[in-house]
Amino acid sequence: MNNFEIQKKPSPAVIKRLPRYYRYLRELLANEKTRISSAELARIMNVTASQIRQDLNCFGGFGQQGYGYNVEHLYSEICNILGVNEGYRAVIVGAGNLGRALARSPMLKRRGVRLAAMFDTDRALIGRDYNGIPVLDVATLPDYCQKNGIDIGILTLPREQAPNAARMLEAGAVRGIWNFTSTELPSLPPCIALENVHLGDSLMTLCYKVKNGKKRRSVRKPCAKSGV
Amino acid sequence: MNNFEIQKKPSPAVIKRLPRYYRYLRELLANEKTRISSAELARIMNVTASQIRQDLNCFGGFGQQGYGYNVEHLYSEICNILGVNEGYRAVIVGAGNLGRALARSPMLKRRGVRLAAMFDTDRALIGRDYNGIPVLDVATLPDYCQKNGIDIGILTLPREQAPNAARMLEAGAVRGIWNFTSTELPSLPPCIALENVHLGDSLMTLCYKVKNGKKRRSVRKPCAKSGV
DNA sequence: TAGATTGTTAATCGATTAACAATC
DNA sequence: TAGATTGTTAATCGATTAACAATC
Repeated sequence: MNNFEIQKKPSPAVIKRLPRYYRYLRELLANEKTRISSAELARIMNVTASQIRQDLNCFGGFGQQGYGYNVEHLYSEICNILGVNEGYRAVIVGAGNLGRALARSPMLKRRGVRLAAMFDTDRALIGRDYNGIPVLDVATLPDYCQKNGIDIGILTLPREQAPNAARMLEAGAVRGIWNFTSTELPSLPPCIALENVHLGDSLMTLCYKVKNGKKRRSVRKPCAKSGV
Repeated sequence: MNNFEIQKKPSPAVIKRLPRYYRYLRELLANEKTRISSAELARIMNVTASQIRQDLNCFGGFGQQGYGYNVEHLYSEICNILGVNEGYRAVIVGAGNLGRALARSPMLKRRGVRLAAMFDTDRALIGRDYNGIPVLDVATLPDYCQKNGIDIGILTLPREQAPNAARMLEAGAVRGIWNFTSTELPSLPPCIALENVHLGDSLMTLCYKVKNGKKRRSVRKPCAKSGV
């Protein structure tokens, strides 16, 4: 009910769910839905209505009794919470396959993050550009970050080089590191946020599920009901 | 103590942690460490010793009182649990930037997953190969999976095509889907394991942390103690 | 007003940590 | 045997769900 004070410090579990709300609200908005109840959203997202109300209330009362939530308003609140309109600037460190794939993907822009440059040690890559993003010499990284007010460093380089790159980003005063190297980064100062993407871990979790999951009844045809 | 019976059904939280054990044990092994106690591993991994003992005991007693754990033995048990030596075969559906980046990365092989082929609709890509992996016509996907005993399908294509690709993989009788499209896939039969990689969600979580994290004291120099 | 649905408190469930007896 | 460290039970903590009074 109180729109001015944050009710309760959001737990890590809640924070992790926020981007998912963002995605679904975006879609509802695209479908020109103007209003939604926690019960309906719960059905769509396959969670409980209780959880939705609890989650949203960490950040203030966005709904209205007897009515539900205004989709547009709720979406804009979630955007604010997630900093989508902060115009964060990012650099990619490591212009290999993954780095280039991220540079070419619309994902960063779609989430409100502007990619300024990529960095590499490879002289063959320096000077080139991908999707309009120049590849610069990694030696200039700290200086570049300082001068251009870079907020986020994206690590897509070989794991051995990750600690050094992290130190350079720190020197460049970035505020967050998105770490794709399958290393645990050395301890950063608490002013630098860290988010790890452990693709290998995710793959192994899938392998575990495959190995320990339900068996198919027949080897011949798929076990689904969907007509194939 | 009982090596033959699984003690307790491992919870999702435990399963998610297994690949991390795998990584650390691998490193210990590389450093020729032969033996480790839960207390020492806990220090290295920055968790509690209790958690390690609890986690491992879901799968059987791998340790020895008064001694600790044999690194090589524990590593091989974890590999077995995760199915590293099952020789799972995978295909990539969507030979765009991300798909190609995965094809070129050593990650799959390192985790015991063999990449057999990539699939795409783009005639300009079909027939080419990346890192020795051929790009085939997606129309042949279900048949190819059946004939080659493909276990895992990796979805790295535009989100709109994801549901259809998932259906083709189902028809091809794969046992798991690794989904990189930022969509929630339509409901699959329970015999197909699903693991989502929501890169966009991860990025937004980072943005949240950046926005709501601790502020640096000085704007000029990094707040760390590490000498830069 | 009556109906709907939130915000919020209380109850339940699951996961983590602490403690210690078993035992190598 | 004495010391160390596991396996396992019990206690704590956090997150989810249920319930309902507040209120639009």
